[in-house]
Amino acid sequence: MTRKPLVRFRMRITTGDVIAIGPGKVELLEAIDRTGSITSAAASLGMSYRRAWLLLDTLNRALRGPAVDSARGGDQGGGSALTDAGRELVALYRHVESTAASACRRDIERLLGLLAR
Amino acid sequence: MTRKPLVRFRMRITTGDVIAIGPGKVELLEAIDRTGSITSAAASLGMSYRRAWLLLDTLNRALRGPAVDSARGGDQGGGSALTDAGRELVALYRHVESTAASACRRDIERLLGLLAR
DNA sequence: CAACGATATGTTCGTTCGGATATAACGCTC
DNA sequence: GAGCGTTATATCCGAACGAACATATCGTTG
Repeated sequence: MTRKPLVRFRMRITTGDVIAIGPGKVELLEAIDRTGSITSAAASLGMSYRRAWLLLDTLNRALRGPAVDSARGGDQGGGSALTDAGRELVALYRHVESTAASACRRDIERLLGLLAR
Repeated sequence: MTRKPLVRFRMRITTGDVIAIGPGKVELLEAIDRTGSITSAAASLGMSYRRAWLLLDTLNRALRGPAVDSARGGDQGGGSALTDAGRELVALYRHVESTAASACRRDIERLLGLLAR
């Protein structure tokens, strides 16, 4: 079986030494949008709750306004949802990814040709 | 003074769990091309020789052929230089970066607008 | 008010990563 | 052959990272 090289653009935006926006946080936001809570989003990504929470904390503080609205309480009392800014962030990020990938398709194929099979 | 968010595309190519090609390795290759040795390339990047060597080792084994030609010996006896494959890799990588950046300029500006100043 | 489930936060521990250091082998110059 | 500078490699140690676990707190439901 040949190893299959995975190619992807990973865009990061840095403020000082902190990674404000990156692929991990975007994926987490999408999972929260799907599941409605940090807990189940983290579980669905195989990530600890603590790690998810720290990522969100970093993100929310790097933005003008939070990307996620969170409320405590169980039995439908609490949970988390994306804000408008959060949704815009995800959309922009994914759009950049696909735009970049299609603009560079040929070069990427040549790069893959350099790799061992 | 406002924090200046640094934006850049970071493309990585992965074979299995190993990062074969990434921004760090490309930067190192460029430094070797400039300086003619792993030692001075690492120093110019503020990187330990060990780290540089490990990066090159990983890279060379992930490619069909090595990206760097190395020879032992001092007093002009040894040193390292990029192979044709190495030079092609750097050129492709940088071209992809600039292509992607210019194709996504508008989206990136909108992304930056979401960040705290 | 009791139970449940979610956020919020601290602590502990193992793993990984990289820096620092040491050493060997080697090739050119003088 | 001595000296220098380079590649190549091993070992040790500290920092950073993330998982696991433990609580505390809160809001809704019944």
